[in-house]
Amino acid sequence: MQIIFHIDINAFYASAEITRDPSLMGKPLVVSGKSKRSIITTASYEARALGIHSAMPLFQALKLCPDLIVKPADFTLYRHLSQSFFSIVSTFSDVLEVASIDECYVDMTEYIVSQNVDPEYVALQLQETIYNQLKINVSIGIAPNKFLAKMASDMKKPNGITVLTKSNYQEKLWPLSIQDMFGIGKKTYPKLEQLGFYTIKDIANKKNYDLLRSITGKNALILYRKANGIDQSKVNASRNQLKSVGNSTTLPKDTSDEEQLYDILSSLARQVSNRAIKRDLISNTLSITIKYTRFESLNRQVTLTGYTNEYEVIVATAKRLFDEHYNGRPVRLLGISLQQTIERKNHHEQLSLFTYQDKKDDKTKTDLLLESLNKKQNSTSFIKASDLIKSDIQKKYLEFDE
DNA sequence: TCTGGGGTCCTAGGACCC
DNA sequence: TCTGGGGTCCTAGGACCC
Repeated sequence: MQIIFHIDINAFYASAEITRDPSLMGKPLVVSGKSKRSIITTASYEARALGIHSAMPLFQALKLCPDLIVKPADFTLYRHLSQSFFSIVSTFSDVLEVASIDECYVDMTEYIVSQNVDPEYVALQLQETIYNQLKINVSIGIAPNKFLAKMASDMKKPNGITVLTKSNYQEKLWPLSIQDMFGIGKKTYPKLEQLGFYTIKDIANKKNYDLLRSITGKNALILYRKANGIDQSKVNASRNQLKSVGNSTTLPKDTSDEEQLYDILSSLARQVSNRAIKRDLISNTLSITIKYTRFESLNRQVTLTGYTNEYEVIVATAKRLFDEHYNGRPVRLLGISLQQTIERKNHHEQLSLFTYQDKKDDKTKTDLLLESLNKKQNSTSFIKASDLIKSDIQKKYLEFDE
């Protein structure tokens, strides 16, 4: 038996703006870019009351509310608040899994059992502590597993506390639309609806299992179990390490001007490199995204011969990938991402994995050691810009960039 | 005036190795 | 002639979430 909390900051970016400028409180407010192509990232509850919601294009929101206050996103502020939020929560339990910038799962079993306290009382304490220190409201779901806790925290917003248990989940969870089930998105929902799935109870019904499987494949078992209140996954603090670092941008206007596209790749490479260096992350896999006018999107990735986070390597590789795959049509969006990032301080531990790989050959230990050392040299060394000046093509890219 | 930007996880096929 | 079986790595794409 475990007691899991899912804690979610309500309307996070909007709330963060209000902590900085309390005069915004009670007003229709959104966080959004300001270009023609911008969409709403977060809407305050006052804006939501007017029908404005996240992912809505800004121009539509302005039609609904011409006086709407529009704030640009300030991720420095949000990350800072987010960190403070997580550290307050971790004073209650350090079994904490960050789910996104504004939510986390915490295993509270030990705290609640050892203190012999009521979970709802603890949740109230948490809400008060967070509000007193940060002036933000959170919703908390309390349940025997992660899935139910996540669903519970969604049930009362803002500033709610909801308990889901073995004895009440059928009454509280099953009537909800399948749209509201965590794990069912906008592709799966219409397909299931067409087959007669309307509520979570329909997912939980064993008689529907084959039908469910025909749409969701291997995922069916997981969905079926969750709908029946079963989720064995653990709160996993080791998931908190970032696995990719990427930046992308939608151009103000679609273009096929390669010089302009190259400039954008350079600035994206700079952002990615800066962020990776700041977090001391390195990677040996780089991918680019090209989105064309009609939202056709293309991803291409390449594995490098070693790990890096240097700007020169990133920009040269991204431009090479771009040249290999760009079809000349107008581009809407470009992105660059480092995949499978690892912490640089762990780099040498990674290397040790390469020792003594092949044992079947009748090679001496010395041979094996030498071989593994060579592999280290070749495949997992840190790539510096100077390593790159090898081919004329690569040289061209570097010069182009200056 | 259509539709952002940051991520995670899963699947599946082909190459390659033993 | 009639083609293993297992494992890993790499790449592309899709679904989902905030």
